[in-house]
Amino acid sequence: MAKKGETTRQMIVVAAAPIFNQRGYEGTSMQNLMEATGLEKGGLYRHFSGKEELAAEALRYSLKQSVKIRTEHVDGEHGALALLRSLVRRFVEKPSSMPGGCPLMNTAIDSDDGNPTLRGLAHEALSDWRTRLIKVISDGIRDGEIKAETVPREIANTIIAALEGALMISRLDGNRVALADARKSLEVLLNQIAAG
Amino acid sequence: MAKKGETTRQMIVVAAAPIFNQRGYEGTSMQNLMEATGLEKGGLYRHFSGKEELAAEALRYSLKQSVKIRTEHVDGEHGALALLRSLVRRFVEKPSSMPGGCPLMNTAIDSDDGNPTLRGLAHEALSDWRTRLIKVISDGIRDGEIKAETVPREIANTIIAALEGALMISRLDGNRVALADARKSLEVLLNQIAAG
DNA sequence: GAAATTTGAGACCGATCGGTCTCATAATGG
DNA sequence: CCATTATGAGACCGATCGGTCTCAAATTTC
Repeated sequence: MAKKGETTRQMIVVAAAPIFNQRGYEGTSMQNLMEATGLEKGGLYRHFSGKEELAAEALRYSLKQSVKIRTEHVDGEHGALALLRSLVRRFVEKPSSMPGGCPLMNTAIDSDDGNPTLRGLAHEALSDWRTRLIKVISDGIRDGEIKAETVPREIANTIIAALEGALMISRLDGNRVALADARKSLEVLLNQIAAG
Repeated sequence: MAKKGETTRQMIVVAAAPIFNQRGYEGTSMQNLMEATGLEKGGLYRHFSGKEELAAEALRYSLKQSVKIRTEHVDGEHGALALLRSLVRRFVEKPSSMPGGCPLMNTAIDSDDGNPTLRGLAHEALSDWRTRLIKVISDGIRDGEIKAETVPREIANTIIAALEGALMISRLDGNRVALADARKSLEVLLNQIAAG
């Protein structure tokens, strides 16, 4: 059986992730984490060297969860365009697993100045997402499903930008209208790059 | 001549705005603001009841500056589509006047939990922006320049989402590629809604 | 089940947080 | 130019910040 300490460490990460995601790095205090985990100071500092390491670990977890929830139920699709449409739909329907919204966007804004560790993790997550989309689009071009003159990176960046931007708007508005609107526009764009 | 106090108050707002925009509400300390303004505690609290009022005033200023810089040099255009293209181009070329990026997005994320005042200001700024875009698009439909079946709100939300999302990506990447990519895609979208 | 190790409670630390208050000085109005 | 008011310096406040350390209890190992 795994050592008890490792179990506790995981519990802390899971409990801390939504706190950091909602309140941001500066806005989260060790007191908040103590309440969320039910542990005292000593219990937390036993497993993490400090707030920053805890935040980094929590962010890694949040990002992993996000990717997971957004890529579920989209494996069955065949065809690049069908896959892209499916990914967009999935994002619009389940915009975030984690309380406080998309951890990628939260961290990108939150760690704008300072905290290069968190910033690095966010950038890595963005790059992974974009690379995956570019791959799908490139395959579509190779298979003759998508117009040859399409620039994969342009489409990938646009999809991510429109979805994340719409997520921000939806958060401010307090409804999902902007997400649905972005989806409609992305559908237009995807139809546009479909091979004639 | 205006009272000296009013001049000082304005100076404080101008100095505080970029600090709050870069570091966020929680991340900004009164100490930071003292250094930025060159004043001591007493000087600041003479003009503002507390950190929150100062942040609100600074945000109002930041948002006003953003609108100003984004709507300059786009008056000359005639025609809805030309105006929209001009606004997009302007955003991509001058994405932010204020150090720390777009204050609308920063505040939307930063004040996700708590601080309803700042959140309200951000939402108001978003609504204004969207309303203005909807007006332009509606006029374009009325003038027969834009397809009648176009839903103005959908296009407006998509433009804002794509631009703000691309801004976030560009910040993480450290270059303007995503902004240029979003612009290209928005051009495609605008061409698509142009009346046949 | 005894010995060795891991774990976490919680007192404690200096620094810094946002905020208050006093009072000398500077600006203003007559 | 004097009386009055507006202004801002800076000492001070309690609360809270992130972080350290000791030690008893729980766990693991043999």
